[in-house]
Amino acid sequence: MSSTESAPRWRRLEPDQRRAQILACARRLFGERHYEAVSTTELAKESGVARGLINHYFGTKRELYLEVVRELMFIPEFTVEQLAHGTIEQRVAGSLDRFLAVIERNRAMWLATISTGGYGRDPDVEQIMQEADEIAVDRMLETVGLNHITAGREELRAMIRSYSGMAKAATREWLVRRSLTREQVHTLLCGTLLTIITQVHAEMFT
Amino acid sequence: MSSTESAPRWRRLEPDQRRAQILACARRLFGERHYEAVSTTELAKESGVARGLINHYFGTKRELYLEVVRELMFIPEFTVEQLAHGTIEQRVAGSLDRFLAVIERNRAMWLATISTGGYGRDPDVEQIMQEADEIAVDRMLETVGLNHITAGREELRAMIRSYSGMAKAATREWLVRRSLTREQVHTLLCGTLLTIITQVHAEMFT
DNA sequence: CCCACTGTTGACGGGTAGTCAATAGCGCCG
DNA sequence: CGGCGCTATTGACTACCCGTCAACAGTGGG
Repeated sequence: MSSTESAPRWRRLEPDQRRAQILACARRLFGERHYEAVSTTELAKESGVARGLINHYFGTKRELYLEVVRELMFIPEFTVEQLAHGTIEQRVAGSLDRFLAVIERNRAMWLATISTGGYGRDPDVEQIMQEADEIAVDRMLETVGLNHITAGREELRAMIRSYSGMAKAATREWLVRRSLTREQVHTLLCGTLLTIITQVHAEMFT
Repeated sequence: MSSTESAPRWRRLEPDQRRAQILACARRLFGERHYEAVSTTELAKESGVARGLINHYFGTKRELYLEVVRELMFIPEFTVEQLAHGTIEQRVAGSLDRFLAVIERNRAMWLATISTGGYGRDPDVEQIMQEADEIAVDRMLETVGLNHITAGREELRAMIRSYSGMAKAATREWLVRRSLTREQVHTLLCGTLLTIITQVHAEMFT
């Protein structure tokens, strides 16, 4: 034989490293195709790893997926430094401008995040989305300086959660369908949010 | 032997009947659990039918699912008899009231339909949703009497599609989370729709 | 009454996911 | 510097799920 040297068939990594490696791979694949169109076989092959190892680290394909979603949802924590001066119009406009900027920079990630992946209702994914929505609402209230409001607080939160449904749809119109420009989305979102805060909610809880 | 009578192991039905039967069963199952949590095996057993027959009638599990979605989406065609008189506020209010009434009556169906989420990245489902959205937008424009508008027509449609994202989220707040009452949803949707039509779109295309 | 038409079955092949005992990197200790 | 043990990693095994298709059996018409 030319050589009996080792040339190990696989390298042994620290659990954290291996975990991160698989996760990165999953992020990529789930980012470009939806849940069930990605097989663990492919994930394993792509990660250069045995299929069983994925289960060892993440338990289940679903849990791996949830891990990816969680990551996608909570990373873009654009710092809400207080722009707590100016009229409410200015604050809303500034906040939404910042929001759109973050989205524009993380286009692929945002689209992957708001399109829930698989189809049909999925309680786990849905819950993650809800958590993310709550956080978004908190930020929004904070930014426009209404975080200490008490009258109709829960209703206002619910309305802003609804509003975020429009925000998602609008960004889809902007980034995917290209039927609206960023400026138009900005105008739309500003107008409706102001309406909700200054008219709908205000009239509802005088 | 007591009797050699037939007692056929299965009954032979007209294709339409069998198809309808399977479809009804699928509607129920997909209504209460999400796509991949329902197996064709279960579907077949529940329908009292061989698994292969499902493929015979619908080709594929996916196509069966799409059939269900299509049905759910297009049944609630609440007739738009012209309430084309009154102020725009009145017309919008009436239209949305009717909309909420239809939803309230078909609660389960509506939830099953919109809970397919913020659009999976499944092109087929997505296309069906888009078709349904287009129809909804048509009805909306017609109802409020803006169906012949030309200036910024496509942008207006896009904004109303975005708006429908909020409508879906708001009905979810109403029916699932119970964080908003029907009246509050009505107020919210009226206010924002009027803002979009009379302010956002109007200012955008003078 | 029986035959042909066709609605229906059920076994087969290929695929995917989770489990677990066996295996083999590789750091560490002598 | 060699071998020993810890544990990261493998890969076969089981169980399920889906689409196909040749064969079978209700059933209505002659």
